[in-house]
Amino acid sequence: MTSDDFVPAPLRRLWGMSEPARLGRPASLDVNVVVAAAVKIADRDGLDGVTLPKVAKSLGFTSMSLYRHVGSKDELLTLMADAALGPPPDIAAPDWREGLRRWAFAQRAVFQRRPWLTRVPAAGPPSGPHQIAWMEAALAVMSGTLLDWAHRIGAMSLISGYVVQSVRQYSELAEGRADGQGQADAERDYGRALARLVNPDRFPEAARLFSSTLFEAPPSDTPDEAIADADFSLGLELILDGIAVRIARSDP
Amino acid sequence: MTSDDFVPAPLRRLWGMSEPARLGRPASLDVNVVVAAAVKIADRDGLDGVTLPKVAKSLGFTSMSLYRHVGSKDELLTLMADAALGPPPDIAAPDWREGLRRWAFAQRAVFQRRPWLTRVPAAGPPSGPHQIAWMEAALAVMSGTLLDWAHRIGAMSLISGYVVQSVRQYSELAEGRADGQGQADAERDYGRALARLVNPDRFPEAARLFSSTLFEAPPSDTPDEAIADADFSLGLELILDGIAVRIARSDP
DNA sequence: AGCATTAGTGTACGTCTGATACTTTCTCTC
DNA sequence: GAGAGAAAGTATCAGACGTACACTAATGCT
Repeated sequence: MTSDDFVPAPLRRLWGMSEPARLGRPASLDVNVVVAAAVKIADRDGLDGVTLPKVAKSLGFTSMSLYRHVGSKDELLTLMADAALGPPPDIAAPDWREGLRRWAFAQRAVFQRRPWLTRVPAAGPPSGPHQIAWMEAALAVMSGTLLDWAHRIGAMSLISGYVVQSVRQYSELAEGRADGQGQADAERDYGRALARLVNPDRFPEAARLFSSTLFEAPPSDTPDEAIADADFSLGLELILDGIAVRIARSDP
Repeated sequence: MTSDDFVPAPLRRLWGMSEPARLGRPASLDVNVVVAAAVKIADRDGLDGVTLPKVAKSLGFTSMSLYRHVGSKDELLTLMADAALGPPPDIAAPDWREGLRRWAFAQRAVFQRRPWLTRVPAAGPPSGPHQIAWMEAALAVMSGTLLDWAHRIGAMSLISGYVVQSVRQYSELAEGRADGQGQADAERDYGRALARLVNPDRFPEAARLFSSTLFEAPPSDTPDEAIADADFSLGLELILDGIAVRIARSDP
C-alpha cells in the first residue's frame, strides 16, 4: 500500500516500521502482540500447535482478526522465527575458532530451548533484525581472517546449518521415543534390532557396525545430554578444522 | 500381532517381510502399492500434497482402507522415505575423499529430484533397507581409513546432514520465489533491500557485506544451477578438509 | 456533523486425520 | 461341501484448520 522507501510490507513488519495508522478505528492489537502470543503457543505446543484460531483465542479475538496484522500464516511464522531467535549474546573471543565455537553453541542453546525454530520453513534469505544481528556476530569473529566474502558466508551457513540440522534431528528422535525411554536405551535397542535385520553378506560394513559395541551400554552413568554434547562437538570440530585449513591456505 | 523373530510390525513392513496372511479375504492392496502411489503424489504435489484420501482415491479405494496396510500416516512417510531414496549407485573411487564426494553428490541428486524427501521428519535412526544400503556405501568408502566407528558415523552424518540441509534450503527458497524470478535476480534484490535496512553503526560487517558486490550481477550468463553447485561444493570441500585432518591425525 | 477509513466479526466452504461399527469376501475345518 | 471365523474394505462421523467474503463497529479529518 504505502511506500515509505520502497520497502515491502512484510519487511516493514519484520523491522518494526509499522506506522500506527492515523485514520479510522485505532487498533487494539498489533503485530508484536500477535507474534508474542504465537511464540508462547509454539513454546508450549510445538509448531503444529500454532494455528490462527488458537492464537486469536489466546488473545480474546477471532481468527480472522489476525489477518489485519500478518497477511498470512507463513508470514506469521517468519515473524515468529525472528522474534524467538532474539539477539545474539556476547561471544567475544581471542581467536576466530573459539569465537565461531561460541557462536555455534549459543545458537544451539537457543534452538534447544525452542526446537520448533528448526522447523520453520525458510521463506527467504535471513532478513529479520535478529537474524542479521547473529550474522553480524559471526562476520565480526571472522573479520580478522583473510577469507573472502564467499568463504565467510559459506563457513557461517555451514555451521548454522549444522546446528539446525543436529538440533532438529535430536528433537525429532526424542519425540519419536515419547515414552520414558532415554537416548542410551533407544540406541541399544536400535543396535540390537538392526543387528538381526542386516545381512552381513549384503552389508558387511554395516553388519560389523551393528555387531560392534558402539550402541551397547555407555557407562550408564553418562547422562543423555553428555552424549548429545559429544556428538555435536565432534561434528563441529570437524567443520572448524575444515575452516582452519581454508584460512591457512589463504594466508601465504 | 505375529512375532516371527520379535521384529515389530513397522520394521517388518519396511523390510518387506509381510506374510500374505493365509486366512480371510485376500488383500487386493498391499503396502508397496500404497507406498508407490503416495510417492507418486509427493513427486507431483509435494509432501503436503500427500493425504490419505488422495492416495486412496488414486488407487480407487477409500481413505480408511489404507489403515489396514500402514498403521498411521507417519509410518507411511517413513515407508515412502525409504522407497523413494532407492538403492545407492556405484561410487567406487580410488580414495576415501573422492568416494565421499561421489556419495554426497549422489545423495544430493536423489534429493534434488524429490525435494520432499528432505522434509520427511525422522521418526527414528536410519532403519530402512535402502537407508542401510547408503550407509554401507559410505562406510565401505571409509573402511580403508584408520578412523574409529564414532568418527566414521560422525563424518557420514555430517555429510548427509549437510546435503539434506542444503537441498532443503535451496528448494524452500526456490518455492518462496515462485514467480519466474531466478536465483541471481532474487539475490540481487535481496542485497539491495538489506543494504537499505542494515544500519552500518549497529551492523558494520553486515553493512559492508550488503554494500559489497557479492550479491550484484554474476556475469548473468551463469545459470542458477552453476551457482548452486559452486555453493554446495564450497561447503562440502570444507567438510572433507576437516575429515582429512582427522584422518591424518589418527595415522601416526 | 458526517464521511471516508480502518478494526474486528460471522459465516461458510473445502480439506484433513482417524474412531467406530458395518458389510463383503475369502480359507480352513468339520 | 457347507458354514464358521477371520481379515479386507466401506460408510459415517466428529473435530480441526486456513482463509475468502461480506458484514458491523469505531474513530479522526474535514
